[in-house]
Amino acid sequence: MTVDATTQTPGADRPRIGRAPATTHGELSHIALQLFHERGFEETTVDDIVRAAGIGRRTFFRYYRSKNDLPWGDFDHLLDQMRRHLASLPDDLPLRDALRLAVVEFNRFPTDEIPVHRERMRLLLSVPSLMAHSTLRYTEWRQVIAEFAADRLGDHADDLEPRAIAWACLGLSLAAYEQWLANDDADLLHLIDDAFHRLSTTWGSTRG
Amino acid sequence: MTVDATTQTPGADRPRIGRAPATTHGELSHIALQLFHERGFEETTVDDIVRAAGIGRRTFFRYYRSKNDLPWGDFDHLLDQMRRHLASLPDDLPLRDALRLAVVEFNRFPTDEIPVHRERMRLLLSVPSLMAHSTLRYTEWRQVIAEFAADRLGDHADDLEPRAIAWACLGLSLAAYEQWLANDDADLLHLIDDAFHRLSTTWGSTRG
DNA sequence: ATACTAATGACACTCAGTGCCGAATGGAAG
DNA sequence: CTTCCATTCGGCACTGAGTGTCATTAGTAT
Repeated sequence: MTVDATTQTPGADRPRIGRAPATTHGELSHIALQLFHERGFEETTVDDIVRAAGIGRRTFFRYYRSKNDLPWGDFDHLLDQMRRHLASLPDDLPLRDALRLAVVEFNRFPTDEIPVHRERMRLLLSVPSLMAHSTLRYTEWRQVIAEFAADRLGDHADDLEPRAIAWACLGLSLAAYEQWLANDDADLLHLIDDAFHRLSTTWGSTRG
Repeated sequence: MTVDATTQTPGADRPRIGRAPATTHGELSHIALQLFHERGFEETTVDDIVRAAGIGRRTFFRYYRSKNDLPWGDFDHLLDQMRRHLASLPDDLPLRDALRLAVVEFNRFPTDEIPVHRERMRLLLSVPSLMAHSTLRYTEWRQVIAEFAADRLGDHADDLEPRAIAWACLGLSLAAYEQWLANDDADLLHLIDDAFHRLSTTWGSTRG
């Protein structure tokens, strides 16, 4: 689903069989984010969105399983990217450095997409309903981290240590995001990098 | 709120003014957990619960803001306990040890409550709707950790490092819970303690 | 034209959660 | 005992998210 609001216009693909789709994930997401920005998330109903998109209500729920899914773009694609990036890192790079680098890369966006990304994350981290729903996406994200960590440690992805590490990485990322959203001129990637380093200090096995 | 299904019976309190409550948080939670256990969470409607409790539907939502809140008992009380426990620890105890001890204590329950607690956590960590909703409760929990860490580090509770630490603690706890639920004969407190130690090893500033 | 395919969208339905308001209940004051 | 008052109850109607069903529409291929 959804590559981008711009790349996947209705019918831009090569001819297919059957009736042409009435819209795209990207277009719906784009329209919805706009409405959320104008009126707020809770104040925007699914009916508002489908009216703005000119599609039927039932059709909407074929594109997105829930209203809560709208702010998430093609998350699966990003997960795949991170998985590949992790796999490409040299074996002798310490685990925590590998994770740090991969998480930083995961959150790198083209300069012109940053404002949209910021607004998306502002929603995801401030609207209770979205905060709650996001947990389910974070679970997939943690799984990618846990699989890599398990591979490095000779464990299974559902063992304690890989999972604990994955949770920690998620927490570091989200703590960095909170800072980023609180400061207009902050640099997200630097904050994430910083968070990883700081945890090393606090949690170092040599001293607390 | 709920202290316990047994301790707070309707009218057990000292005389009050006005009509007597028809039930208690504890009783509702107890009845609901029972139904969830029998038929599953999604398969149990609020109507089922109020029918079993013999109260009106509207009354239910005065006791609990949502169906998702039912599995959480008196969480606020537990948070207070943890806050006090943290404050009581000696100042020269390293931060990560203080956090480890407090988190372990937070999850200590009387032997006879463990089966109920297990069932509660099984629900909270496996039902998507509850997983999502739990995020909101975890936020309060993290705040307690972050406040303590901030105090120790001379930061504010909403600064990067305290928040990152709080996220890490939450992650460690939940990773331990996942292991606990996967193994019938596992010891929760030992798993939590173990998770904290393992993160020290992986994340140690000396080596990765 | 006809057949086939895939997507749309209308309708009716379930369920969670809310606002409103009168009814029920029990203690306190006369 | 009666009246007053505080407080809770619970019915009703409503909104809004999400689902199952199914006829319809709009494309491609023959």
